[in-house]
Amino acid sequence: MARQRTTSGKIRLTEVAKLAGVSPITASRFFRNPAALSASKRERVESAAKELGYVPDLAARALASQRTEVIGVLIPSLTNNVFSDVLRGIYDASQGSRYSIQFVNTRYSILQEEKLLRLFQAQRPAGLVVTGINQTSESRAVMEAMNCPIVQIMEIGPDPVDMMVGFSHNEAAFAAVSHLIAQNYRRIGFLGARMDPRVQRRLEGYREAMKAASLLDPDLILTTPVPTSVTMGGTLLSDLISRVPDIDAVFCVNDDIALGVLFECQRRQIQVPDDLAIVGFNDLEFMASAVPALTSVRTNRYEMGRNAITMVMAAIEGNRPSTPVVDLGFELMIRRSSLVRRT
Amino acid sequence: MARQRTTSGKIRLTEVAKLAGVSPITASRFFRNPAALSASKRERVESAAKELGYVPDLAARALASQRTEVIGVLIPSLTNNVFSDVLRGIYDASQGSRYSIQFVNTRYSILQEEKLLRLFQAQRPAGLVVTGINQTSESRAVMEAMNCPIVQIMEIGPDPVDMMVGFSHNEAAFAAVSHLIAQNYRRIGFLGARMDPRVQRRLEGYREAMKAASLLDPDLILTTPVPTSVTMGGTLLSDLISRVPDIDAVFCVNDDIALGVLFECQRRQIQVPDDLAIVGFNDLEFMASAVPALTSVRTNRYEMGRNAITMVMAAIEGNRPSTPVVDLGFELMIRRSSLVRRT
DNA sequence: CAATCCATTGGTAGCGCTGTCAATAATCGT
DNA sequence: ACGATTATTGACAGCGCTACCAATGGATTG
Repeated sequence: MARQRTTSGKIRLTEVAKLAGVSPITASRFFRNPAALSASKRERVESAAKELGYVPDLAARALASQRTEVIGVLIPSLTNNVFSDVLRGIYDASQGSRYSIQFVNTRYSILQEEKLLRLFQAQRPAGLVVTGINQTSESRAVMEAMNCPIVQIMEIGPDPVDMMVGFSHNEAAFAAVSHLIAQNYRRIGFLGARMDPRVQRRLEGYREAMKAASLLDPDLILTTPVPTSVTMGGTLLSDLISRVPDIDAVFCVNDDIALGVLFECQRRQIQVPDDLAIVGFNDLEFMASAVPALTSVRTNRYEMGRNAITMVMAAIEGNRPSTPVVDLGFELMIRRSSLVRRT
Repeated sequence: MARQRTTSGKIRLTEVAKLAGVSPITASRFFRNPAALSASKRERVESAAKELGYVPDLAARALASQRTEVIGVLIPSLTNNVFSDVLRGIYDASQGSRYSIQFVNTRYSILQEEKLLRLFQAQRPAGLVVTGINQTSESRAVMEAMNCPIVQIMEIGPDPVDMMVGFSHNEAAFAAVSHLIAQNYRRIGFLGARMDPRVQRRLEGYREAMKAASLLDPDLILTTPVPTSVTMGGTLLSDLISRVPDIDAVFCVNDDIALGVLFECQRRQIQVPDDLAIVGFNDLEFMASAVPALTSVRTNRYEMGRNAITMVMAAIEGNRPSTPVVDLGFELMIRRSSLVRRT
């Protein structure tokens, strides 16, 4: 005999169909492809669903259809300001669509990323957003097997898994450092923390710009693997100054470091930019408010998130974008902290 | 006749059971309650699962068991620094458990919150974390009907839906303002933005402290409904000074405002704390680095997230905490920006 | 030694929905 | 007007897993 499961007063599709006077299958179609119904049935199902307060059971739907309406998002950090803007863009773009977003945190570990990717694979997401272009070959294999649209975000590079939205960290850093050189600075330090792949590429851009001007000196480069923070910015500047007392500018891999540098300058009575120019990266909101206002590289983080989801959703619906790789670029926001050097 | 569904090379529980030489039901039990199996079968199923790389189908599991292993988290903002710490705590605590976290964003709207709560209800989450104590009565009804552990975070108050982890914003603000009064400041301004319920309670704490010292003056209170930012801190200070030129201290509802105030002081050559004392709220990392270091109220955001998830998980497993309301308190971090006033 | 108990294990029948195909009604072309 | 094509609708049979109950066998007890 049948077990006596608690059928919980939940309204099922069958109830809606019965009230609407159609078969369950027709009611089901109403939710997936209303255009396939005749106008009269459509209205009947719609009002029946509303009357009963029907909410589809996602698990049953996923099981029967062998797919979900979940877009998985893998990001390396929840703490970093940079990602919160991306997340906001992702959220805003998904808002109002039928897709829901599932965030997971890779903690800057490509092995963790691989693991999470496998987990997603088992859940058949409708689409995927992954951070960066440095996945393990295992991860790549999983992604390629996954048969769903995938967008890599934060940077662009050759050989996309599927689609990409980002910008060139290398070029952005090159532009920032070239600006300092053009402003007549010569001993330009590089301060970096948490040297993730994108930060590495910023360092490369710095190197290229310095080399092109014959100003490259390994002593000017100071990095630490520890996570970034404002305090760390101060520490790094102190360390760099004691090693290279004659620096006249610093390029910081992010704005937290730049703010820490500014505070350290205030503490040491170093005039900015007269004694030391500062350039940051990302153009967080506070950079324009600081005293002096701090030059930074504006990156379109919100748009990155927005575009990524928009592209994934379009691809799920079968409208793959004509250009799978979108370069959102960057903009150098020149402010007083990198004013032309007095000679 | 049967349809020809693409059975996708996926490994099912049946395969595992067959390889292990047990019935599917026994294999199923291995994943849900391994202790119920004899040691020999347990090992056989375990190795079979590993050999085949079996990953359970969550949708099927959810459908059959009428529950999920998802903990839903409703937060008002993804951008706010404060929440990123909470999220991190939530993430860390869920790491390694069988529960997965589903974040949704209420955008500081209790109506949006209500909608999302209904959505969750349809998905039968194993547990829920909601922000704050100001839900609509509809939301409360939904939560009470949901029959799963629920933790309200960020603040504590009377009449919890189920459990609570937080602290008293009122008391924290009271302590901060009392500190300024004790330091001999008298004309203490209040600067607030995005007046969400918790910020309102901080204002209340300010009012109580000022009133107790007979210093309350409505002109000293300046708030704006727009979202908070560093720039807004500067703007608010400017506005307050033009209205009340004799202020000698400001209590800022958060650290971004406080930083903006500091920058504005630097711009206007106002000495901190000699001309103006500054106290912030949350004790973000940069507060200690600023020049001068800025006093703030340290809140245990990471622990809040951690505790919330730990409590939910325990409750799901049937071990409800003995004290359903946890006050994580706060700590006034006194720094140079609120040094005792010279008279 | 029989009656009882507990620990394991298995069988049956769905959970609520949708893919596939078939059936029917409506529309069209010549 | 007739067959052919196209729009709608319905029937059937699962998707992969687990709740419930029953059965088995050995241990325990009076």
